[in-house]
Amino acid sequence: MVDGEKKKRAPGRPRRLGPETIVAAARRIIDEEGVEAVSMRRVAREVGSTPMALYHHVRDKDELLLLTLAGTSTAVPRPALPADPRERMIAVAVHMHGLLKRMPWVLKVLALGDLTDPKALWMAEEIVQSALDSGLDEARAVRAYRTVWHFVYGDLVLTAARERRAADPDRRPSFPSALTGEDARELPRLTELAGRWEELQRYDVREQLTAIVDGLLGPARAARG
Amino acid sequence: MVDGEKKKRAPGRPRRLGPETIVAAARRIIDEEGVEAVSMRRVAREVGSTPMALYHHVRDKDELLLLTLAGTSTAVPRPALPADPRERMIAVAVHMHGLLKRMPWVLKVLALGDLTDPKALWMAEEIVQSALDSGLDEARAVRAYRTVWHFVYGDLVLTAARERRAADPDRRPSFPSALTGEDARELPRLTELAGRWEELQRYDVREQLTAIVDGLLGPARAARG
DNA sequence: ACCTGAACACCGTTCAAGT
DNA sequence: ACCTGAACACCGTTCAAGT
Repeated sequence: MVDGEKKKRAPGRPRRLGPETIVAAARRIIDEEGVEAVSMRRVAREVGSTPMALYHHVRDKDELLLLTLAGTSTAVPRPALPADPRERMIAVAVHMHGLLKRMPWVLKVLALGDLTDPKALWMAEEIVQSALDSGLDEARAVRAYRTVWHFVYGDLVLTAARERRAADPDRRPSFPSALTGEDARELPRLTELAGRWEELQRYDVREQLTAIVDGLLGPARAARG
Repeated sequence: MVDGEKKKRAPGRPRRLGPETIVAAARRIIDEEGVEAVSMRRVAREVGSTPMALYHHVRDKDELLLLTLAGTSTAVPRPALPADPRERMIAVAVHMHGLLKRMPWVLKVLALGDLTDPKALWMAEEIVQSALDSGLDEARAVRAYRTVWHFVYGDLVLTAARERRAADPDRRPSFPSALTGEDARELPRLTELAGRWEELQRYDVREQLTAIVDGLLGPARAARG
């Protein structure tokens, strides 16, 4: 871990920086120290160049981060999927959730854009196809995908935020413990459940995804009779 | 809009900074220029003090941002709610979505923690109560709230991200248009839908929330029937 | 107790200049 | 075309010192 270390260029060959080198360096920093550690200056140092040289190969920092997403979804092997379309949809959604749970930095980058890893598109394909196989029309199938994905994303971000806060003992818990007088009177149910909130809200994400999928497939079931 | 302007302290009275002044200044900056414009230095300038003085009243920047959340939910009047618990649950969820859509900066702050505005808790109360009234047990009711909220959050963040990217014409669209050869073969459905993806995915959030609520209330219906 | 000034260790990006 | 150096306009936070 030498600090000021510079990569030597191969003798006789002019250095060609290229986006791949830059993206690879960014990925290395992410894997070792987290997304927060990525900066144009830091990446430049890593590839033995100057911050401004990077701007010749990527338009800005957001673009660079988005480029680091490519291939990340292959970190976890693609699972065998059940044949039944409803089961299949649930399985893919659960996989998606589990995958991103293992790489929370991806969530931060995704907030800048949207899915950009072509190797991750099979999940969208499977969900849409399963929805169609379940009898939804095209529009409903695509929207079903979107709804599942938005829940997965929100669940991961907010669960992580809650865990981060819970890990810091100095911060007072925000919700819904510590409801004071007036609030308590207007919020009888939350007040009653406050003490058990933490345990009550803990959930198996598969159960929630199953509920969502069933809700989304509802119209198909209704159409079938 | 004089730049270096400093607030004069009332003559004869020593300035007492206090958290309220600081939070109010932060809110003002947010309303006028967005959360991105909030910095400890900027807030300090606004209250005519030094950055470090703030640290006597708030533990750090995250805490300050979380404090600015208080009362934001009253910006939109509390709607009349239908009596039917299922309808009520949907109505509150839709309200929650609409409320936060109007103040996207809140989403950024919420990623740091969780709901911290006591004036927003009535939405949790209503959703949990409606779920109970629909026949869910306590644990399921609380989890239903969490699921609805996580979807609302994810939907708003990702929709905003997509819109931001779409507004910038220079950035190439990411998904799922521009699928190349090999990808296309493995993703027949997405390839087929690619051209219409934008229009297909557009949705009325009430419809999706209705599906989610129906899915979550499923177990109650099963128990009743 | 409350506040200040200086400092530490950073940021992303623009611009003009070099090869 | 590709890269550099200097500069602009910032960050959050620590620390020692002041009143």
